[in-house]
Amino acid sequence: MSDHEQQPLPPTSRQSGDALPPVEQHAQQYETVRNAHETELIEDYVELIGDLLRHRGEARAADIASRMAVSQATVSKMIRRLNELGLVTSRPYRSLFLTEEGQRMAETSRARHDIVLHFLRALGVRDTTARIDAEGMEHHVSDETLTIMQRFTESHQP
Amino acid sequence: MSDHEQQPLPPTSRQSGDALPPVEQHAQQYETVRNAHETELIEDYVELIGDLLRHRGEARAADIASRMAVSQATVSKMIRRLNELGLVTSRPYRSLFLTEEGQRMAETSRARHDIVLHFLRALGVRDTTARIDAEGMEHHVSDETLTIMQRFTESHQP
DNA sequence: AATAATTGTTAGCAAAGGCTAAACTATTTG
DNA sequence: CAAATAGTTTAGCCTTTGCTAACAATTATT
Repeated sequence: MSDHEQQPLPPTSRQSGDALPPVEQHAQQYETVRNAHETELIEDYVELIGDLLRHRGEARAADIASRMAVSQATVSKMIRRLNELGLVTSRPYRSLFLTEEGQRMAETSRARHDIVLHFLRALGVRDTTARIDAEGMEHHVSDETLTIMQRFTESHQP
Repeated sequence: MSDHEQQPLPPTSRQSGDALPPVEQHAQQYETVRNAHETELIEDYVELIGDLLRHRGEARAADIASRMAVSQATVSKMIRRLNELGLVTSRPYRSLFLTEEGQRMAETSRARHDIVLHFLRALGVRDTTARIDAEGMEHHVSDETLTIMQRFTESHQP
């Protein structure tokens, strides 16, 4: 073949045609995203259960199903998984509750979610859009970026 | 039962304990995220193939495998899918190429990716972190937010 | 040219996350 | 309190995205 030498990356950035990152770094980017995807759904469930408990006092499978726009069967299966993971406790036909660990996860997720949402609003994004974007983005924002977003939000609303 | 009335949502926002959005809106948030997930991987492949073609002149399955940190078998299977979707053309043991449609998709993805990446850097996020975050975030940023990010970036680097 | 190394493909397996249909339990209502 | 309605669970199926192992083809080396 040919073209397999490592191009000597320019110091830090360029405009549109940013050079390809070195293989290991590139690989790590994708790996991070894949890992995030594995926990993402779990976190969404736990976060939603936490929200329902907080705002309604109970979290029923049916509510989760309609709020997630998914069938009840899917929710039921997922709850079994959350159970196995030690995140929720459930008795058949009763409301769900979060374990200690579940509560911690819900708390963390909600905090991230809020930071991203408030940041987007502070940036000037409309509320509805901000909510949709935040839902998708929250699992892909590093702690570093989160901190920066938080500072930004604070300094942009009196 | 009880708690099933719709709380009269406060005007628009609150601090940390933001009220639950109405069911339909909430459902739509999750649906949007699920839909994004379906196209995400496809877009990542197409974008990477575009980048490889642009920077190296060719895109081989082996390169994709190492840059994505997945097995060659996985890449091979994926290429078949991209083929069926009419996004790439491939002849065994030859470099891949993008179809017209593939090129459009690669172009769009790269543009989004760049906007998010440059925005994060302009915000003050370190390069390595920015790259990881951008990779995860790019598929979840609406056009509205993208436009805002772009404007922000422009006005924050002389 | 023969062999070694690299690259690509195929087959078969597993886990995740959806779905529908059917069965079961609980709650509400006539 | 019996019947109807609403909520929950289970079974069985499908698709996607990964993997490993075995095999095939191409390219590089000696």
